[in-house]
Order: sequence, then C-alpha cells, then structure tokens
Amino acid sequence: MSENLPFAPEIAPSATIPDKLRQAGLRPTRQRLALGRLLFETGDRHVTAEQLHAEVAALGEHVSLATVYNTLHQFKRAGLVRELAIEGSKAYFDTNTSNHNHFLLESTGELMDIPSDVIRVEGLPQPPEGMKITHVDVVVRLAKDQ
Amino acid sequence: MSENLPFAPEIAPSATIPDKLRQAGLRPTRQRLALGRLLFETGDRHVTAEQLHAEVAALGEHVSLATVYNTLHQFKRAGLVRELAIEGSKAYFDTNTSNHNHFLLESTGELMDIPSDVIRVEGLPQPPEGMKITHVDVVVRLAKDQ
DNA sequence: TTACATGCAAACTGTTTGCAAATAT
DNA sequence: ATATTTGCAAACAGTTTGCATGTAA
Repeated sequence: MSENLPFAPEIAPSATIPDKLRQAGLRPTRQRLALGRLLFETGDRHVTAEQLHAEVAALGEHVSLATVYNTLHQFKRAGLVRELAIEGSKAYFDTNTSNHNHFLLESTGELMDIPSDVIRVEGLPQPPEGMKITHVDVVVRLAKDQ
Repeated sequence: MSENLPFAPEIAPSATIPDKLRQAGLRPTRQRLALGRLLFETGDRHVTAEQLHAEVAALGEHVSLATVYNTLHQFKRAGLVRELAIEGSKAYFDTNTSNHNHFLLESTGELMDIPSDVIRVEGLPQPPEGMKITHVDVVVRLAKDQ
C-alpha cells in the first residue's frame, strides 16, 4: 500500500477514466478502471465499499473488498470522491465533490443530493481562536410521513 | 436486556437523578445512577461510550462497557440524551436534547455545541413525496488555522 | 526490471447479544 | 417472589494491515 500521490490538482471533468486515473497519479489497473467506470461514468453517486464491491462483482469482474476500500481512499486523496459525514457504521463516498448537502432516509440509510444552491446556512459563528472552518455539512433526515 | 419503556413524556429538568430515572421508567440501579450523575449533573455534555466508561472507572465504580452501551441506548429511548449524526466509527451521545448544532474538531474528534439560535438553515427543499423532515443536522468542521 | 498494486487472511475497533448470576421492588 | 438488570465472553460489522504474489511501465 505504498503511495505518494502528487496531490493531483485540476482534473478535466470530462477526461476518460484512464486519463482521470493517470492525472491523479494512479496507474490505470483493471481494478481501478472497473471501479472508476462504476463511479464516474454515470452522474453523481453515493456508495459504500460493500455496495461497490457487489456492483463490480455483478459485472463479472473480481476486485477484492480490501482493494475496493484502498481504491476509495486513493480516490478520496486524489479529490475524485468525497467521504461523507453521516452517522452510522458505514463510510459513504460521494462522486460529487462540490459543496452540497444531503437528504438521508433514516429507514434505509439511502442518500440523495440536495443541490448546492438550495440550502443556505446563515449566521455561522466565528470558529474558536486558531481554528478555521473546513466544511459545513448539512444532513436533512427524512422519515416516512406520519 | 428486556425493556418496555413507557415512552417517558415530560421529565422535570431539575429532577434528582434517581427521580429522573424513575420518571423515565428505569430502575435507579447503582450503574445507572453513576452514569446519570456523570451525564446530567454538569451542564451539556458529549460523550462516547468508551469515554463514559473510563470516567466511571476513574471514580472507582465498576460498570461494564456493555452496560454503558445499553444504558446510553435506554437513556436515548427515554429522551434523556440524543445520539449525534457525526461521521466516523464512534457513536456520540449528547445530553443537550434541544435542537442545536456542532463544531467538530477534525484532529481530535472533539465536539462543541453551537447554540441553537445562532445558525439558521434557509431554503430547505420540500422533502420527497410521503416523507417528512425529522431533523436537520449541521456540523461545522474545524481544522487548525493555516 | 523495478516500483507499484492486488488478494488473502488475519488483526482491529466499536458495538451488540445470549445467558447465568445478581439486584430492585 | 419475580421481573428487571448486570457482567462476561463471544459474536458481529465494517474497516485496515502485512506480506507474498502479480502487474504496469
């Protein structure tokens, strides 16, 4: 698991998957290509490692679960996905790395995007001395009506 | 682990710990009293099960970790604490059950309250058909400056 | 040819559970 | 007396890691 990612700066949003990987400093291996296609070829996605592992298996490709985890973290370090701040035991990864918020269906754990420009958070307090705000996460939790 | 909590309605905010427990339908056992004192005798607190377990041990009381977990969940069902929606592997419990938001120090995982009336979330979108909003969580993530 | 990536199994963390023994009422 | 609560150890889920093997450049 040795890595020294060159902090991949701007990656052209419409690059092919192999290019996207190369620009992130990651060799386009069979496994990373399969995961990359699942993540980036359709629109914005939220996945857990388990889900992605199941999807790739359903396509007939073998990628070990450990590799799914490792790859998601590499993608995260490269800025290709964002890890979401949601309660619960599982880690969620989001292919939409722009600032936006989420609906969370409490019954199923399912996530849905809320477009970035819909919600405004007003009156953010001053952070304590020597601290700066890195991110403001808003999770709107939903339950079945009544 | 059998329970049938009578959905303890209003609990006088200044009740003694034994009363608080009784009003919640929980027998005031040695363990629940020790945990209750740690949680409710000082002001608002955020704890993980591990932390609380360490605190109670430091006081010379023995309470098993399993009992700490079970008790926190009973307190939660009784409305005495709220479980927080924070990323990461650990579950945080908050003795402030009113609607308010949090600073999260990313380096340490430490939580601080943001008073309820400071932050306003504007432009909440309509929830999808048949769903209702149960809670809006705002987590302001902080890192060391520069 | 060599540095990087993968798969496997084992380790690890936080949490939950089954059940016998202990305790509150 | 009896229903509830506890502690323990084992089970469990999700995730990470060490290392031998395989692969990309």
